[in-house]
Amino acid sequence: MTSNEIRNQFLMFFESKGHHIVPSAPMVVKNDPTLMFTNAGMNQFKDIFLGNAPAPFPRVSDAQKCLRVSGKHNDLEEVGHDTYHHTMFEMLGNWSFGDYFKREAIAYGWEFLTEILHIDKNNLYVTVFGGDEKDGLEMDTEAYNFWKEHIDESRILKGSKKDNFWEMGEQGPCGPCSEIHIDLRDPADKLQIPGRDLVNKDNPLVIEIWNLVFMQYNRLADGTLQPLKAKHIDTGMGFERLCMVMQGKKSNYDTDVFQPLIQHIARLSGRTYGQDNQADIAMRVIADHLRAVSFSIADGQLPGNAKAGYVIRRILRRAIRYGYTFLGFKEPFINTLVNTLVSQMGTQYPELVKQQQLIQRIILEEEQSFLKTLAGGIKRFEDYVNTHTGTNTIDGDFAFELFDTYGFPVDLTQLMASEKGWSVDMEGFQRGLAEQKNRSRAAATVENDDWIELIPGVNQEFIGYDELSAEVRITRYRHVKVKDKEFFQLVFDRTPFYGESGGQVGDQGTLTNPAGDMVPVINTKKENNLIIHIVNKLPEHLDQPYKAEVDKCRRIAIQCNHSSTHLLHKALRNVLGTHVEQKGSSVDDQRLRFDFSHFAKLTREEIREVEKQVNIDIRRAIPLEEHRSMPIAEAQKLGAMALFGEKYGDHVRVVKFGDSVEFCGGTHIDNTGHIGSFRIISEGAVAAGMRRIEAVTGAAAESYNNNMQDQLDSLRELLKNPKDIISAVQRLQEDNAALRAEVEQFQKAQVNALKQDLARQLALSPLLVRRMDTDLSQLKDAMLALASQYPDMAVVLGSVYGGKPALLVALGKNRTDAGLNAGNIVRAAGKEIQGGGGGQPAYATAGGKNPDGLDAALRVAEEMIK
RNA sequence: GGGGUAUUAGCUCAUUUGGUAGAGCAUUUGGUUCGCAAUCAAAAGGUAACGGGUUCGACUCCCGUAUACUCCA
Repeated sequence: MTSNEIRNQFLMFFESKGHHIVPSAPMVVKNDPTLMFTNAGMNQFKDIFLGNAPAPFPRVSDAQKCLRVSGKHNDLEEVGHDTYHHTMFEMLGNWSFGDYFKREAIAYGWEFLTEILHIDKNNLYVTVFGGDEKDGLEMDTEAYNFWKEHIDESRILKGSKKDNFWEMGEQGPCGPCSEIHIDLRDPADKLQIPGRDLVNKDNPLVIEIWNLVFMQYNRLADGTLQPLKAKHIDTGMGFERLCMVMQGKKSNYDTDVFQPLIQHIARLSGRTYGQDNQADIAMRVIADHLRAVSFSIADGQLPGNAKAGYVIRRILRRAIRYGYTFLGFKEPFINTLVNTLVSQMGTQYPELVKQQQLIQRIILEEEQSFLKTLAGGIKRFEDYVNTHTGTNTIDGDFAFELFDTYGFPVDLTQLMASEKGWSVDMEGFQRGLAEQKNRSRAAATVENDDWIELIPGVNQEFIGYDELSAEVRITRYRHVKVKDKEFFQLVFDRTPFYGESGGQVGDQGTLTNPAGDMVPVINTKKENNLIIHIVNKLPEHLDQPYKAEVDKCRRIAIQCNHSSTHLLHKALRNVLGTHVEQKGSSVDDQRLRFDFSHFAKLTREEIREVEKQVNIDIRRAIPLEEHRSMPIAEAQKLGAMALFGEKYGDHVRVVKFGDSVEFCGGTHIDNTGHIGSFRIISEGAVAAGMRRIEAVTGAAAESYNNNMQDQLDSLRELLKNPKDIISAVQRLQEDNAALRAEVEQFQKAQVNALKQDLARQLALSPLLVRRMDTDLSQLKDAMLALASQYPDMAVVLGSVYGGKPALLVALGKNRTDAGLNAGNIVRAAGKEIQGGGGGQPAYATAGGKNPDGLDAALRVAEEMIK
């Protein structure tokens, strides 16, 4: 059975059990500060489990793309070394939201594995939660009894809290779970040690394939458990593992999920997979990481130097490093593998096909830049080795500096060191790393207290599309501490405030109670679909109704910018072509920023044309046409531009201004005419194949234009109102250049005359002390030339120029050989003018504050030379 | 969010207690002729990222800003 068939079987099975099949959510998570990537199938349903949103269907099933780069089961550095860890993987799952519970979950799981996939029951074991004293929890006898109906009791094992109690995080929904394990060993091995003894013992052939979570508790910040009102089922089955089982392989990497990629890598490197352990590891690393990086880029997350982008970059670099070290790739190659991935997974994940060109370009650029980083590190390493003779240990601090500052992987440092017979002080390295970690951790502590519920069980309603003020009730609040800052988060029953999401900033405004007490709302955020209002101090009477009022001027400015973003998107596609796609956007009350895919710098004409089209749409005064809840299919018929990287239910909000139709949850102006005007203020590159435009609208555009005009007017005035201002400036530049050349020549001539004058005198006497009140700083070259001409020369010049005294001493070679040092002389003489100075033995200068001491200074210098 | 490093000629990079801003490549001019980065000579090219401070004097030391790189969270 191919992997694609297995995935389909799974989805078809659960569809037949009344489940609604949903598409995979994007792997890149938005609007959740606690999570950068989808790391489990349940992520997209988190707000349902938390009770922040109603369940769209009681039963749901899907195949979800996930990314795990850290955490208890995965460390990035392990991936590739074994046969079953991955960064990116697919999770098959089925869910019940307050519908069926343990009995059905267990029965469905068993039926699918044994009846549909025909897995031999004699290879299966199951575990149930064995209880935990600290939490005061009994063993999960319910699950145990349901399992007894399907499987022999000798195959039901009791597990600890670590293996059989699932928690979403330190706080939140959790519950006991039950895992299905499979024993894939050879019959002979099975006879020697029974499989039940190897369950959860890290044996690569006795593995968990399915985890059924029975969500029934809520964990509070103080660690205690509270029963949930509605109980849920959350299951997850690793797709790659299941493929391994079904295809009779002993490694996930031997299935048809990975083999096409691995074979392609093997071809490129001229090696055969399965012959050399290190090369095999490298090929697995590359195959795995290519998937992770490609899917991330397709979801809109590019490699970058912070947060999620940095995670992606690190994954890609690890792949490059393995290719570089173990497969001998010294040139970019990973980008050429994208084809193979797309032809293999493009059917299930069409976003890959659509974004193929971009993915390839971005990977290529990253490969090039990292190879550069490596070359730089190698140079630094060699400099170090060459300058630290007499030892053969690389200092830990230096290894850490290479890693920390220049991104040079420490394992490469070790490898290069051992090639030279050196070793690396890894203890010192680890010490540096530990310090770095402590610093960061100390700076990033966020303390969230528990939510305090005032009015339980209320689903919050967003009314900000229609209202900017409303009477609201506070349903819950909590206290949050980040470093030295403290604030409160409030949730209302209904709110006109828009929470930051989709690139649009959160609203600001006020809360006022009947007595007139006012609390400013400084920001509004969205967390797991919950709109959270941030205030510096808690309102005094939490039980009273409050008037929640959005800062109207600010909101309107934001709306103008957001609507303009849509018009800009459309205009860009008109002017540049339909390959233009939104890659990110940021809208606030000051300006708008729009990132999009395009491969060249926009010409000035293109920018003006785009600007013009947007302004035409503004003048046409197009009314907003809004569909709050439209089925996706219908929206697409309208021509809505679907954006990857956004999470959508089956119904979407469609925002339409004339020909511009987009899926969008943001707030908009009700007529484009209100925008007034639109002005692009910058255009530039963000990454390979990506451009960024910044623009302003309305009053901001007006003041931008005015500023430009004012500048031009002032300039014109300065130039005495010439007819053609550009040629006036050109003339000015030319004149300036000519004058400068003239002055320079004049100075040169002066210096030359002085030089000849001095030369004449030097021919008579090699010691020359003279006061001449000119700028001494131009004389360097002349003095050095004289010094080489007259080896016995000793020249001391003194000057008061611009009110400041200065000294200059220049010596010929014979003088310096005799032990004279111009620097010392100038320093000693400098005291007389209340200054200091220095230079080289043959040439030095000094400056000071006391012009009256100059003659004394000259005498001191003369004495020293004699 | 917290650290580190960098920013010098068109490009790649030098410049050590703070005291003469340089090299290679590219450019221009001239010479030579040895056929694929030919060679010789010369010239031009600089607000040392930006803004402050310390100092007689700052590319160099201090503070801030921006950008890039990098590590950690």
